[in-house]
Amino acid sequence: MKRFKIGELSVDSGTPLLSEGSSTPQVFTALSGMGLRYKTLETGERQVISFIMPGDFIGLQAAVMGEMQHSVEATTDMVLCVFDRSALWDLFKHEPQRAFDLTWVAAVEEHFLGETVASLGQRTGTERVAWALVRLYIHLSALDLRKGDSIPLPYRQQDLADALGLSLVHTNKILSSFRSKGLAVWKDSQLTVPSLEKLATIAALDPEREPIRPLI
Amino acid sequence: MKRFKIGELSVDSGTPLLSEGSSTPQVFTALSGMGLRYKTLETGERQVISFIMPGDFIGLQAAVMGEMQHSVEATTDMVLCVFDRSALWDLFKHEPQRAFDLTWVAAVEEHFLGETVASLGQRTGTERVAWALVRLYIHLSALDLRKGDSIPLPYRQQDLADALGLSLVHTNKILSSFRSKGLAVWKDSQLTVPSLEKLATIAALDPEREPIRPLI
DNA sequence: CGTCCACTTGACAGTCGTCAATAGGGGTGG
DNA sequence: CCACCCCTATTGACGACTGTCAAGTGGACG
Repeated sequence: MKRFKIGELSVDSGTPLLSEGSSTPQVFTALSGMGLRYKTLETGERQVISFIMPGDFIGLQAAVMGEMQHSVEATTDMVLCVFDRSALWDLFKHEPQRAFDLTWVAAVEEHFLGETVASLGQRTGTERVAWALVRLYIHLSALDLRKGDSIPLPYRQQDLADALGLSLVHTNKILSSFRSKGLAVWKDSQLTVPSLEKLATIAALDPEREPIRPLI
Repeated sequence: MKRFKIGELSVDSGTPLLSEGSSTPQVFTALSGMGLRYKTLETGERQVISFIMPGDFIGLQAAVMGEMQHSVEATTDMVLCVFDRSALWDLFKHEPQRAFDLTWVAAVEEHFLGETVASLGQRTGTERVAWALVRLYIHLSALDLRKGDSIPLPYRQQDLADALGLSLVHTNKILSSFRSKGLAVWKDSQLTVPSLEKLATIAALDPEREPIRPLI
């Protein structure tokens, strides 16, 4: 992969990395920090598509489709590995294994989006929030970012609400109920989950079946 | 592509093509007929992920991830082009252009799923139904399956409801209101849309911006 | 000290789900 | 040929979940 690496990029929190409709010459891999992937509807509402964590690949759509269909923004300071988009074709020609990995990444991404669709479509508000927290907890644990029963979660409640298709107020009330029941406490960009099992039960989710995310 | 083609498969309506959790040795391309891609949640509810139309690629997930994360079923009689899953690797090694196309397919699929997430998350029931109908209308028009202002739509209202995260009853009432307003009439597996513009307005959707789906 | 932003909380309204009953078609067996 | 059954579509009533509006708190920052 190093042959295609252009360099590293450090950005401050709040920086837009890619914008809907743009076609940047670069693609990224997140090395540290977190971000958001979102779409803006014609009506102005924002839908958060996914939360970006270290190891995530950013910009595949722009690379193969020529234009981004969603925006990406850093919510904390981030360090990114930068690749040249035009090198992608060389990858396919000369490094079939890497190209295959890339397709794998796309397929895994598709799988997670499918899960999201299922959650938005079939779960209630409470289940959705529990589901999201469990998923984030598992993912960040796998990334070795968990300390004890807490993970870093540098987002606003509004971000979670926009990801789950709930209003900010309602999301807040659900989080508040989790807090009073001791199921999950999200405060100061830290999420503490005393019992993942209990939360997973509410989410109607089997944590064992969650696949691992890819790393390139 | 012909080198990788094993043969053609004809199935009757109602036949399951792929099942969640299975790992079949084959992948398909739909040649004719329509189908459904869906997930079953732990709680038993069904979420329709997408509607399958001629030209769609089926089984990429199983091919690269080893196991399907959703099920696929034929809703009409279908004819499929069958490929050998193990040939996929040869494709990457010897036909980089085709491999790239495959990744492109995956990226486009990801884009449409992103649109779906945004719809389920941000649109109201009425908007969702209008959005789905517009999208189907555009897609089937592009496939040259439109006759006048009608397209074939061989699904049940329950399928649409499961795709949009709405109850059957509510979906029915929305369709009923569209019918009485002359916006869209769905009857006997035929959808008639007198004015795509009006429907697109309700959907809060710009039909011009809809990208074309890929064909392999 | 004033402003801004994120988070909270309460009240109220509307969308949407559930329950239930009915109608219409197609297929099967008598 | 007709009765019966099953599946899909339809419609009404009722209630719950969730959104909107509004007001208030507390911390960060200039």
